[in-house]
Amino acid sequence: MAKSYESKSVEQKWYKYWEDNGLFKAEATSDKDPYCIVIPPPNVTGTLHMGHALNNTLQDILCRFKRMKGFNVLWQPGTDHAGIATQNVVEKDLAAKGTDRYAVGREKFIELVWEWRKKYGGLIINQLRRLGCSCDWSRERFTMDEGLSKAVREVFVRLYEEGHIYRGDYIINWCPRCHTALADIEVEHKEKESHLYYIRYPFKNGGGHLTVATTRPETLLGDTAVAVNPEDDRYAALSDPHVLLPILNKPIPVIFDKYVDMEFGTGALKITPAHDPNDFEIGNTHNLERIKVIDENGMMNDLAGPYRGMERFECRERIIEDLKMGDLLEKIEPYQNAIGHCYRCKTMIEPLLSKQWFVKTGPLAKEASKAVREGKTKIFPSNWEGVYFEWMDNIKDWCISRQIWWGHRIPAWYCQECGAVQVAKEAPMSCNSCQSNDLVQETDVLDTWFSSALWPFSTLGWPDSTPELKTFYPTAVLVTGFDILFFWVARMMMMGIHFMGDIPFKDVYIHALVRDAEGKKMSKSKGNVIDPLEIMDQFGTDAFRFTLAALAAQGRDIKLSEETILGYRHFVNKIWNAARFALMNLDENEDPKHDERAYTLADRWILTRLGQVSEEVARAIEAYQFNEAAAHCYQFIWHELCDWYLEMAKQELYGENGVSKETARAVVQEALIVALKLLHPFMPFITEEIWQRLPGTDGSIMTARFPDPSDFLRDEDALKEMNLLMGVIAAIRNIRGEMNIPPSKNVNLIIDAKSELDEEILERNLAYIQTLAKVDGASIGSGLPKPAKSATAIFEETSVHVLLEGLIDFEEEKKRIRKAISKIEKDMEASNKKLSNRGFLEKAPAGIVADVRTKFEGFSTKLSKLKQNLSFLETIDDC
RNA sequence: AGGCGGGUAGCUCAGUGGGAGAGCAUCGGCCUUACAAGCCGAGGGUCACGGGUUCAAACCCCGUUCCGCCUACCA
Repeated sequence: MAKSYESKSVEQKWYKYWEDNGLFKAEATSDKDPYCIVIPPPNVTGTLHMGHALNNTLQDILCRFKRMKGFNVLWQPGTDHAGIATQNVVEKDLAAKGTDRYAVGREKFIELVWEWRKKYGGLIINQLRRLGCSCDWSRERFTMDEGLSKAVREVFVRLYEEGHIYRGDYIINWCPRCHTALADIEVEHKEKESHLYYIRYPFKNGGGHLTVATTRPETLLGDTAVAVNPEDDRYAALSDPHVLLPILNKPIPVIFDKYVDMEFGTGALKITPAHDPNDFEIGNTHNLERIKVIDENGMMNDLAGPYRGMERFECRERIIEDLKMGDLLEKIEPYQNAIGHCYRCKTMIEPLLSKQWFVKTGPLAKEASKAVREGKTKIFPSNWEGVYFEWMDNIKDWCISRQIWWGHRIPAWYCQECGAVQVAKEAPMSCNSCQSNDLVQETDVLDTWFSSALWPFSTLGWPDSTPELKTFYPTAVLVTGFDILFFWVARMMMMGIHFMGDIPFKDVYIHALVRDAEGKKMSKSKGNVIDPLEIMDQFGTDAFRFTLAALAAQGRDIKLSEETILGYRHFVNKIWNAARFALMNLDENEDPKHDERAYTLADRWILTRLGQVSEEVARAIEAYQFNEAAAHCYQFIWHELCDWYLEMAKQELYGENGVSKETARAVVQEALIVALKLLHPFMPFITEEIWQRLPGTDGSIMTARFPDPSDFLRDEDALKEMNLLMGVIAAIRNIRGEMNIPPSKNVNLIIDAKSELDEEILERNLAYIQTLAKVDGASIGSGLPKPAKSATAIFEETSVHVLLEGLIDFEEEKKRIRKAISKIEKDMEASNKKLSNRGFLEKAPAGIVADVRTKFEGFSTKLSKLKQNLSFLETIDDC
């Protein structure tokens, strides 16, 4: 076995072994309890980033854990067709070839996208394999495959028939680059430095003007009114109810609406119903004309008069110039406001009037909200529930049509004769109002999130009634980042409840965002991206996964640096070497037997601890406290199993007694097996590698049973005895360290034990003290006097005198004891304060009071012993 | 503007009512036959600030301040 762990070859080997042996496969029907997680489907265009790595590591931990706990686990994988993102990629390819999608045509273009998907769409799936994900790949799905498309049509038609889907004129967020409408949440608002322009609108009948403030002067071409607040005294007595639109010199009315904020600007607001969502609303109440002056490319159209054909920002500049010339621009103030940008391509959004398809979300959201309120679905950590309710209770209708080509084409047909709209699962033969055969399908496709909203049941075979649906719906838990709580989780809740009559998942676990070492969000443009694949190459997948789990405390973002990962790689190596040690002492062909009569204190202790730790780890994973689970594994394996148990076991392993030797081998083997099982969900590769080398193991560790606390010895005495032994050894080591006694130099001891029982325990385990604290001989008894040339440490009420003939530095020893005294005095003071407080004695629980009293007595004994020691030293000094 | 999260050792962070913790870094001692990616030991904190509740507060409540994020239709 190599001296340090080499991850590369190991990882590939075992992943292939698991897949070849079908260990990731779920059973459609089974006697075992079901446990199902649907993967948040990554975009086909995606490559594995830190967010994916964290998200999928946590899911894999849960799945591997539950499998070992005996569940029928389905981790349902798949990818998302990612409408706009994928279309963008293929369009870029076309642009490089000097053509575009319009030249290619819709049908051919879609073919090209499928080809692209076939070629590159599996990239991220293979990256998930590198990460060790135990998905059931035989069930991989894609949001555009036949089954899922069928589910999409079914849902659309049923929602339409129920009146939950409608088509209407609305101001939508238009991306002039992607050429499509965007839902409100697909718009990112960014604070930007801009300007507030004060523009004069002259009164129609001569004499004076009204000044309005705007950030978008170019839209004035589409103004159809100026609004003021009816309570605004400044405008109460307007003699002329009309003003002239600057430049176009067109009369428009002054209207009164309470929406207008009197404090802002001049209290007069220009109204452009076709290019601003608020103005659109006001336009509706006042029946104003909607004049569209900017087109789908962000260019000024024919209605823009002299500015026709200009780009929108160029038009702004020109209008400002022209206003200045006509003395209609009063002033320009610097101004900061939040401007919407496309979340895909970052182009500035143009609010635009157009006809779109919508889902009426109100009734669906109400049910989805109720399910969480009633606790049917629980969100972890629970503070996200508030965010969820906030959104659900203020939800707006969902614009689901997109003017792109890649996606599920909306199953609606328009009759070219009579204009009737027909919605159906399959293309209708003729119009059902005029029987015409001249039908044309809607060219828009559905928002990508429409199909992902169905993911928890469409992947299981819906709308067919399948055994998978019966077995696995509702799924156990959804693991995701908070950034898609609205996009995805909320919509799955709505659709799941509506179409399945039940929640899609019992738990939602919201995990952190991975940031860089400075706490900044990782992004390509900032250049601070850490590539998970490089990390896996460099440190190994197990170290990487364990790091992510160890940092995944609930409710806080993760700051990831290579330093941290390096620390956990050391842990991986520690495990490797512990295994190496064990294997050196085990025989390949022998399965050593325990003989309980030969158990040492160390054996009884570690066996008891194995049971306790197994329980702690299992409980933490069940509660989604991944960091706690990881910390328990780390602390136990390194600082208990390796630092203490393996060191102590050497005594028997290297000894001559056959029975003791075999028992020690058996316990070492068992402890290692349990440690591997506890670690397996976090570190699948190294645990399998060691498992396969270890005698007494069968098949894959994946199919081994997770340790149950009832499997182990429960020996409370062993815990207490070990506590004493470790305390005494630590006390001796402390003296050695402080006195700079080299490890090569052994010492002798006088131990003054507090009781006969302790005396007996220490006597019985003297050999451990000798090896672990480098001790030659010791006299153990009670009431033994302190020898002159010695240093003393006190553990609980046991005094340990280390004989330091020729080595002792009295000044150093006095300093050491004074330090101990001042420390204990502080402790005593705290306890004493409580015990002399009548309120505490009367009101605190009896158990607590007793504890403090015991502690105080312990302190006080220790203190008097320390003081004795000190005065003893001072006496010697005087001589 | 509103909402959420955070401020604990030099750094990164655990810790939700009863004696302040871990890892890394620092300092001292060790190549002890699993591991120097290691072993043994040590130092280091007004738990952001101010009030309150309580016998008892890092933890609960109120206020202040700084940082981060999310939401939003003040042009």
